[in-house]
Amino acid sequence: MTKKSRVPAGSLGKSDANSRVCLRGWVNRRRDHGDLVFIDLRDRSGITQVVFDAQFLPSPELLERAKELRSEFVLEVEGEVILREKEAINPDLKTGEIEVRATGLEILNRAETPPFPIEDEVRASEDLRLKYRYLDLRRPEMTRNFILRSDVTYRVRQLLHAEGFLEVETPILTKSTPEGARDFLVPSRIHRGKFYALPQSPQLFKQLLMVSGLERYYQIARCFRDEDLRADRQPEFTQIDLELSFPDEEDIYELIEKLFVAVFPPNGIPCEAPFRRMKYAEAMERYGIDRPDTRFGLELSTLDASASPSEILKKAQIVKGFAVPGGAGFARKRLDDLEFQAKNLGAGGLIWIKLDASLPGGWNSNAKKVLNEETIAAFRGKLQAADGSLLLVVAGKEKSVNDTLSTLRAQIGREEKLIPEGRYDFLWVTDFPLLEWHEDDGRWYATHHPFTSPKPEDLDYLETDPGRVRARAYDVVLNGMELGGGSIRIHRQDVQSRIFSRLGIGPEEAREKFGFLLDAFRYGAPPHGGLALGLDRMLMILAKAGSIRDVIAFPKTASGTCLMTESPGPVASDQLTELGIQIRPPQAGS
RNA sequence: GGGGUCGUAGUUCAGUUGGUUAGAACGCAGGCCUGUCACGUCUGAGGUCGCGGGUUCGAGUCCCGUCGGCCCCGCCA
Repeated sequence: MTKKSRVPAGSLGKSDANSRVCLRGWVNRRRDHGDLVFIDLRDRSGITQVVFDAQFLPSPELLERAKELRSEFVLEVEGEVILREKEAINPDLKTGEIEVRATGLEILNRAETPPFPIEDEVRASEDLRLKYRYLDLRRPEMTRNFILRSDVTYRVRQLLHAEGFLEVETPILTKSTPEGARDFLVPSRIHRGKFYALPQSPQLFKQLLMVSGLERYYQIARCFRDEDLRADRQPEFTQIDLELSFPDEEDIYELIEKLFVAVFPPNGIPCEAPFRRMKYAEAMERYGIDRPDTRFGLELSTLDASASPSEILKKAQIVKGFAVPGGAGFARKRLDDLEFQAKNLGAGGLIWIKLDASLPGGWNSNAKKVLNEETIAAFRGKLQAADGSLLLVVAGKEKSVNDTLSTLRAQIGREEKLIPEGRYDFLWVTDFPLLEWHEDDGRWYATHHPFTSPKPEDLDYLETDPGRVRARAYDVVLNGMELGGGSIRIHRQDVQSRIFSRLGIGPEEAREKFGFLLDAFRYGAPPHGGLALGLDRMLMILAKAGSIRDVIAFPKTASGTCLMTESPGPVASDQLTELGIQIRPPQAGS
C-alpha cells in the first residue's frame, strides 16, 4: 500500500477545487447535524472544514464513525475538495471558500477531553496552560510564535553566514566566575567538592575564539542566570551572541542594523537604519534610565530649587521632575497612589504640583511648605509647563531620583495612552561609564562586564577618578526595552590587569579565575568586540506577546519551577552520596 | 527578602450583612436535527469553595497561618 501524500489543511483554496486530497490533523471542532457532520480539521498550517454528507458517502458506516469524533482526535481524512455554495462561504476562515467532502476516514488516535479548549482566545489560566504546555502550544497563536521564532533564527543565521561569521558552540558545563549574576552550579562526580557552572553568557569563550583567529563568531546561545524572574526574564534564555576581530563601534552598529533590517520588516515591524544614537549621560538626564522609551514625551529636567524655603529641597543632591500636560485634573486618589509608589521605589517622597489658573494663586500642591512662587516659576519655566499641567518632582540622591521618575514616567505614559500604536524606536545608547560605585559594599563594579575596554583617552582616570572613565560599550534599545548590548573588549593583558585591580580582584584571584584569558592575551590577541541580543525579548516584540513565556516553548513560572515536569525536583539519596552532597535542613533564623 | 493581586464545577466566572439544597455560561454525556462554521434543540451528570487552624449555634464569606499562579521592588556585570 502506498502512503498517501498529505496536504496542509491551511493551504487549500479555490484553485484546489475537484482535487482529491489526504489531510492529517486534529479535530478542532465538530458540528453534528444528524445525517450531516462537519469537522474543522486543524494542523500546523491552519484549519479546513471537512464534511461528512450521507448523500455522498461511499458507505453509511463512514457516517457512524464520523459521529464518534471528538475534540482533539487525530485523523486521516481522504476526500475531494469542493467549492462551497455562495451562501455557505465562511469569510472568517482562510480556507472558507472550499471544504473537503470526505470519502475516507481513519481515526489515528483518540483523545480525552482537553482540560481547556484549544482556541486562540485564551480562557485558561496561565498555570493550567503551563501544566499542559503541549496542549497550549497547539493553540494557533502559540504555534504562530514558534513559526516566527524559527523564521527569525533562520534569517539571523542566513545573514551572519553571508557576512562571514562562523557558528561555534561553547561549553554549557564551564567555570564559575566572580561578578555578575548568581551562577547555576553543577556538582562534579569525579572531582568531589568541585562544581561546574552554567554560563551566564559565552563571553570569555567568544573572546578566546578571537584569539584563536576565527575572526567572526556567532552562536544562538543558551544563557543561565540564577536570579529572580520577571515578565521579561527567565533563568535560562537565549542570546544571539556574536564577536568579531578588528572592529570599531561603527562596524558593530552597521552589522546589527543590517541584522535588524533583515528580521523586523519581513515580520511586519518597520525598521530603518541607521538608528538614532544617544549618549548615556543624555539618556539619564532626559529619561532617568539607560534604556529610554523615546516614543513619547514627559521628559525629565533637572530643576533649580535654590529659591525654595525648604533646606531639605535646597540641599538635595539633585531635584528633577517632569510635566504631565492636562494632568492637573488627576484625582486625589491617583496622586496619592503615585506618591505611595514613589516611596516604594526608594524616593523620600513625591511633590506634585497642579497648575490651574482657576485655583487661588494658580497652583496647588501636596508640599506647599517647601514651595513658593519663585520656585514654582522656576520649575514651570524649566519644564515649559502650560496651565492645566501636573508637575511631578522628586529630590534626593541622583540614582533614586532617576529610578523613581523614570518608572513614573513610563507608567503615566502607558496609562495616559501617550505611546503611539505601531511605532518602533530603535536606539543606540553609547558612552556608558565603565564603572559604577556600589554604596552597600563600598567598591567599584563593572557597568557592563570586566572585559569592556575603557575609552583610551579616559584610561588615566582609572586610578584617580574611576567614575569618569567611559567605556567603549553600547546598548541597542527598542521602545524602552534593552534588546542587547556589547562592547569593544580589552585585548591587552596589562590593561585587563589594571581593570581587575580597580575592581578589587587582586593578581592572585585574577590568575585563579581568569588565568586562561590573561594567558591568551599574551599570545597575540587581536583587538575584538561584539554584542549579544536577547532573542526572547526580540521575539516578544515581534510576536506582540505580553510575556517572554509566550515565545519560549517550555518556560518556568515566576518562582522558577516548571509546572509540567515539576522541576526542580528531589533526587535519590544515592545520587547525592555519589556526588558527596548532603542536604542541610534550613537553619532557623537564616 | 519586601509590596500588590488572584485561587469556588473540566474551564471562565458570579456568590449581598456570616444563615435553607453553592449558581451561570461554555465544555462534557445521551437523544433529535442535511448547510453548519461559537450550529440549533431537549435531557442529564458534574463541587475537598487551594490547604491547615481559629472565631461562631452556623464560615465560600470573618481572623491567623500556609501553598500555588501573575505583576512590581530588591536582584539580574
